[in-house]
Amino acid sequence: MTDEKDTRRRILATAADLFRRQGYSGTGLSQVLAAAQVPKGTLYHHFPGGKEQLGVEAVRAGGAEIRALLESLIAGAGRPGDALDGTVRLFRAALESSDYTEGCPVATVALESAGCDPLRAACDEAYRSWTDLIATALGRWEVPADRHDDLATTILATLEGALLLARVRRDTAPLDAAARQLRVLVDAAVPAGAR
Amino acid sequence: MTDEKDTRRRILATAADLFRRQGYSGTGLSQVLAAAQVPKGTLYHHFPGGKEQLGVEAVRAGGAEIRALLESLIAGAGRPGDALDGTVRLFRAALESSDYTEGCPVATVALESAGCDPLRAACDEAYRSWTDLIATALGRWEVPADRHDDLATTILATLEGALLLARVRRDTAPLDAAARQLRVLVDAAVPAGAR
DNA sequence: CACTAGACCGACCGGTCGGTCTAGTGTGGT
DNA sequence: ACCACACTAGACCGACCGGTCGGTCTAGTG
Repeated sequence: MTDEKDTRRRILATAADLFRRQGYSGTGLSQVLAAAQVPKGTLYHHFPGGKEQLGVEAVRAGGAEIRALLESLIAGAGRPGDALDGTVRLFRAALESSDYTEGCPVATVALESAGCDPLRAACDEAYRSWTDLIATALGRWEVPADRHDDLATTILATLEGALLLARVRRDTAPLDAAARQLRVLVDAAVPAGAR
Repeated sequence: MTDEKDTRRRILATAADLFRRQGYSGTGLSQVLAAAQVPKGTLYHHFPGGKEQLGVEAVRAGGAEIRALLESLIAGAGRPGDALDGTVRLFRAALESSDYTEGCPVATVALESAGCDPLRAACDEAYRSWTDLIATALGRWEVPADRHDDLATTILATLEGALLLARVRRDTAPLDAAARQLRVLVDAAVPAGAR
C-alpha cells in the first residue's frame, strides 16, 4: 500500500533532483532509475512520454515548490525586504548544504530547453507564475502599479543570476551582494509611509 | 596557408557556438565535427584533451569575447547608463537574430559544470573578469568604493538572469525591464556631479 | 476459482556517445 | 632526392543512450 503511487512519486522526485543539479541532457535515465531503485520498465509505465515527460513534470514540480515557498514567505513578511531576506536565506542554505549543486530547480533545464519546446514552455510557465506572485506582492506593499512588472521581473532575474554566479564560484557572496542591492532598489520603490 | 591554424580555430568556434545554444552535455562531438566539416582524428590532434578541453577553451573564448565587448562599450560611454544600454542592445540583437538561442556564452555551460571542475573553473574565471571590469568602470564614474563589488556583481547577475528569462520566454521584454531597473539602481549610486 | 486490469520487471533494440588507432598527405628543411 | 613531421582522414571500439518488448505478479471481481 505504501507503493500505491509512491513509485511514481519517487521517480519524479529523483529525476527532479538530478535535473536540477546536472541538467536535462546531463542526466541519463539509467542514473535516475538507479538512484530511485526502479527498473526500466516501470518508468515507462508511469511516464509513457519518456524522458521528455519526466523533464516537463520535474520542472512543473520544481515550479510549484518554489511558488509555495514564495507564497508563504510573502504572507509572513511585513515588508518586501523581509520576504527577500527569507528567500535568500533558504537558497543560501540549499547551496551550502549541497556543495553548491542545488540552485534554481528550473534554470538548469531552462538553458538546455532550446530544441524541445514542451520543456521550454514548462520553464516559461514556472517563471511567469513566480513573477506574477512577486508583482502582486509589490502591489500589497504599495509600490506604484507602473513598476510592478519591471520590478518583479528584475527581482527574479537578479536572484536567478546570483544563484548562477554563486554556484560557479562556490560561494554565496554573489547571492548576498545581489540581495543587498535588490533591497536598495525595492525599498526605494516603496512609499515612505508603507515602509 | 589559410588552413594553417584555421582548422583548429574553426573547430573551436563551432563548438563554442553549439555549447552556447545547446549546452555542454547536449552537444555531441559528432555534431561539432559535422558542423565544422572536420573528421574525428583532426579534432583529437588539435584537442588531445577531448571534449573537456574543447569545453574549457570554448568558455575561455566566449569569456574573452564578451570582455572585449564590455571594454569597448565602457571606453566609449560617457555615463554608466550608456554602457548598460549598449550591452543590452547587443544582447537583444543576438537573441532576436538567433530565434532566442544565443544568450550568454558561459551561462549554459556553467549550470552544467557541476561534476567537472575544470569547466566550472573556466566559467568562474570568465565571470570574475567581467565583474572586475565593471567594478573598475564604476570607480571611474565615481561610485563610492564600498559599493563597487556589490553593484558590479548585481549588474552581472541581473543581466545573466534577464538573458535566461528572455530565452525561455522568447521575448526580450525581461531584458528591457531589467535594464530599466538597473539604470535606476546605478544612477542612484553615481554622485549628482558626475552624472 | 476463473478471469481481468494494471503495476512492475529486466532483457533487449538500434543508435550515438566520447575516444583510439592506423594509414595517408602535403610541405619545409637539408 | 629525401626524410621528418604536422596535419588530415575515417574506420573502428566498447559503453551507454533513450526506448520497446513480452512477460510476471498481485489485488480485485463475479
